[in-house]
Amino acid sequence: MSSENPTRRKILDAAWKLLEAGQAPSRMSDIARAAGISRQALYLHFPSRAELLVAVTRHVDAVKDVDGRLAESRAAASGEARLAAFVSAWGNYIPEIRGVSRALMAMQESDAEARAAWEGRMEAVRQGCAAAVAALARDGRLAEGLSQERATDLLWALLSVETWVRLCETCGWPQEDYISEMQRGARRILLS
Amino acid sequence: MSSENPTRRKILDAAWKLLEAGQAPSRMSDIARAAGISRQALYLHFPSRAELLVAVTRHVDAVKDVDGRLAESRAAASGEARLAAFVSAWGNYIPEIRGVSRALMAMQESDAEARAAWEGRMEAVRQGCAAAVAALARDGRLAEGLSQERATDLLWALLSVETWVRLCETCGWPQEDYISEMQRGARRILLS
DNA sequence: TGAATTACTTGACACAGTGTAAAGTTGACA
DNA sequence: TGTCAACTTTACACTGTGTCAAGTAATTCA
Repeated sequence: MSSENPTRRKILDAAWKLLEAGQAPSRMSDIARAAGISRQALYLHFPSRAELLVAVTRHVDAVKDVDGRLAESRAAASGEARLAAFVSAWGNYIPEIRGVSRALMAMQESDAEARAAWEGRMEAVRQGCAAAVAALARDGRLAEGLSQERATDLLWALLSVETWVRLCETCGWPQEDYISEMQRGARRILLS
Repeated sequence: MSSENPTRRKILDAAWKLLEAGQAPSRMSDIARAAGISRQALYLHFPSRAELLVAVTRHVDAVKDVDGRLAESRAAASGEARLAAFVSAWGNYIPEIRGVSRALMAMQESDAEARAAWEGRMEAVRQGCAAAVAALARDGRLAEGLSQERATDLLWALLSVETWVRLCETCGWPQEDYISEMQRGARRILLS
């Protein structure tokens, strides 16, 4: 998918690495230099910074196999187990895409394309939340007075990248603590 | 504080209004035009966009009396009542500062000054969270195995502007629902 | 009355970063 | 030998921030 073209792949890997390293601002020229090509060649492969970032996220998703990771949670026996597995799968994926998501989020205000791309990704996470909530509902474990949709919204908000950033980066929580606390929080909020 | 100078006040009001209206990008030239002065005069009063935005937040805080609002929660009898009052006070303040906070947050990645200003504001909210958590702890109502610091972090993350945005803007929740759901969520997560 | 000060205006410009355009180089392939 | 694709270099347009300098109009002060 993203590997058919060697230069394209070099660009994606370089951009990924740069974004994940974080500190540098990662302008188009930085990424081109890191990939060992001219800035113009970059535009030959990606018409805009937003499209490049979107491609990087897809590349990371493919390499890190998000789909596979999230699929595991689908195999859980009970709704409750499924919830825990989903929180763990997504929660542990967040730090892996931190660099790209930071760049994409920073562009949201100014670039409609970046906004759409980010929203699309978040919509996928929301699907996962909805599926976990549906499994809980099927088990009759959903808190009374909580519709599936509302429960999905709450879980989705709890598992937002922003919340992860606040707890793990701003507050300095270790990743394991984040996961266990989110699992506990999700249970507390969603279960009866 | 912010009212001593009439032009300065005109600028702050115009910027506030523009930012709250939201749609427009609110560049320095837009704000100057809205205030009825030249772009250069704007720089005579505020040396940078970041400083202007910071001044606008302070202006809004003063006009809307955040301190007074948050103070009310301090009067609550029980820790639990205090938690509810704090969630309500801060949660209902968020939509009032939405425009300014959006602009300030968008600058975070690129501007250290804007980042510091936003973090300072959030630190103040965190103080409020810590006080509510301390009141709960005093009542012996804090969930077992939850340190005050961790409880504060959790409440702080729950009450983030980002979470409000996701629930009220992205998911379209009515403000009242947001407040009641956050009160319920905070109780569920923090109380024993 | 006249000079200085204050608050503003107009207009020009530097700078960063994105994106575009055009002409030249290189290597493969047929 | 010619052509095509991928790339290079150089140059430029555009946006928005922030700076600089010179001019104006009203107020204050002597």
